[in-house]
Amino acid sequence: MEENKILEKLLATDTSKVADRKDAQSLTSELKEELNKHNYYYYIKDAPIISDADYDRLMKNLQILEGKFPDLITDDSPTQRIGATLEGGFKTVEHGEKMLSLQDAFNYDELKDFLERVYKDLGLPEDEVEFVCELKIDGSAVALVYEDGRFASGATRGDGIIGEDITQNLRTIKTIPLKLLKPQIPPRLEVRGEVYLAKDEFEKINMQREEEGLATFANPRNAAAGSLRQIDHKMTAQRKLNIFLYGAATNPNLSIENQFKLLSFLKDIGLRVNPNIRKATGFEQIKEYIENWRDRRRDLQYETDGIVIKVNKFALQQRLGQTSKNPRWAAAFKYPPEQQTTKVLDITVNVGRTGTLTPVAVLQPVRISGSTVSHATLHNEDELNRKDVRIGDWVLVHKAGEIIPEIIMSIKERRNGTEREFKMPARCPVCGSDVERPEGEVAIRCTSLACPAQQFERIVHFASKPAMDIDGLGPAVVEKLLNKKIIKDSADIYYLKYEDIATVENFKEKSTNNLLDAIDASKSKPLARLLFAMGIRFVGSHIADVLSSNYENLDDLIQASFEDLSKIYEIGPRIAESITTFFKQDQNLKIIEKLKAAKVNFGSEIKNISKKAAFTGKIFVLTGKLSSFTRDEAKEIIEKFGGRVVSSVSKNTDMVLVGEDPGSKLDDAKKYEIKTISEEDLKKMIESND
DNA sequence: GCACCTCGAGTTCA
DNA sequence: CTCGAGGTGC
Repeated sequence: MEENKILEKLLATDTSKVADRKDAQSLTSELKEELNKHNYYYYIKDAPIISDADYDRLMKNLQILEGKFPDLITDDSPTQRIGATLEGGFKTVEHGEKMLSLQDAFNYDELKDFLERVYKDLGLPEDEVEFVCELKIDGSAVALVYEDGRFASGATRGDGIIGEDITQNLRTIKTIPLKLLKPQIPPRLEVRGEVYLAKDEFEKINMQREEEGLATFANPRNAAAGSLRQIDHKMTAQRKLNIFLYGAATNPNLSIENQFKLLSFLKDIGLRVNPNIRKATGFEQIKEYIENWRDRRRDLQYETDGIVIKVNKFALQQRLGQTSKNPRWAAAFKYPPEQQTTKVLDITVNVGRTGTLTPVAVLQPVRISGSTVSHATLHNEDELNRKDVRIGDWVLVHKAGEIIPEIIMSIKERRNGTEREFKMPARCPVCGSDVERPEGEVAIRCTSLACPAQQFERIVHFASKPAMDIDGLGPAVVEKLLNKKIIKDSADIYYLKYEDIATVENFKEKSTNNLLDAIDASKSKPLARLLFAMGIRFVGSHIADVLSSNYENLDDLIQASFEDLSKIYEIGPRIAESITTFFKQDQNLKIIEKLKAAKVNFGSEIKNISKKAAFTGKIFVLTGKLSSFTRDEAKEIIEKFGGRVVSSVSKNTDMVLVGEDPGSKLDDAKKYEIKTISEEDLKKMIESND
């Protein structure tokens, strides 16, 4: 009650009208109290007590008062998070106690070695040494000094002995209390922690920097470290940095006997401590903790690169002591990094089915999250220039969506002058024809339709699973058939004889007959597949579906005019143009003739949609690995019941089918509050409708 | 003319 | 998965 009244009064007061110094003094102290309390609840407890708007109003009131009576400004005032600009560089400071780094363990054998040494040095059995496991936050290590409960100074780790004084910048971090909660703390308290940037803040900053044409940060750690070292701490204030505290310099005045209790003490005095800690005894329990967080850590708001294992009791820690670099009582277990640095050995150019020239970086092979990466696409000329990747460069590589290798950036500091810039070729690297870059497009294209690379890719696409689905006719076989000049285009596939295929290496009786059967079976695939297989520009599987449901057969479609096509929903001028052009080209018409002569199905079938269609008009998105059916089967089922499957989640999506290891689409679904269903749910929904 | 939603095309590795 | 580009609707 009392509380609320004070808050109401503070919100209602127009401090610009306060003239009396005494009034101002009591108001400022109340405002400070309220604001600092809010910060504590907002950031530490995650339970805000006042709204953002009210917070802003209180801040403004306080600023006005402090403007009028500058002598009322104290260093624990929330307005002092942004103070005067720092002149010149950072001062260096010596740490009260050396900030050691931890000994790393990269696998369980190394972890066991560490544990065994601890047991041996202490002369204690495994079950008498308790450890504390903590997440290792991937940020920038700092030391904070509190004097009489007030934030006095803070510094970077530096080399462990001497760091840089970044007090001003640290003051901008709202989770660092300017004043500690409890009065009975020792007169001088030095605590250690990790300043980090939340993943979503990192994304935001990078997006902004990209818009402004600035170089983007490679990862949240770099961004955090960079932000902390901003000379202008107003820049630091804009980045919403955060902190977790995990330790203190040994202090005789603290009568705390172990790490676990220290962490809860830190929490009690208002410092932010990571909640994901546990005590563990013996290898198995530690391993449990490590495994528990191996995947879950990805869902956290911050990046972690491993876990820290510390002997719990300080008395035991002291007995173990330290080497010149590391304490002997702690180790860091590092998860295999999901980012690696490697060297660009070469940059090559791929020619795609449509003639697009795509630069690809050939990398010195590195292992990243479970697989060896040796190539990464550079997408196009613009991307290549933006990332400024040169042959010989060291680059930072990760896997987008756990699968696709991607170069994040080149490490310019590691250049030695021998790197070579790469220019996109002016001629097709495969056939030597001219290339063009159409106005307004990013792609560079080979202009020759007869380009062997394109011919090859077109045939591979034709036979691929989503197209004509000819099992046994993959890239390797297509290449051999082309080389032997047994086929020249996709229609030739239907004229292959037993003897033709048998000449290809590794094709014996059984495999040859299988392929012939697969080719035969493909002749009766629906028209939509054939349209997609033909590779008309802008005609993917969806537009192929649209076309096949608007025309009874391929011949009718060939006859269709630009105007006819443009009238169809979802077919605009560009697509209509592309289709009519395609059917005017001799080369294509010849292929179509050959397909017809081979009796490939040209007719479209009306899809029989269940009468009691359960999902009429409903839009589905699939994510994750499905177990009881494939994605294609799920799609077919949904379409049979009148639903549609699209590739990305938007607010129009009705349901998201979630399989195992769902991707970012599940996050999107949550964001838009879209109903998610499991495979079981889908089955039930169908059954109840049959 | 712009915002928003989809689609198309290219890519990697086990 | 990501990017760029096409189509639709305001």
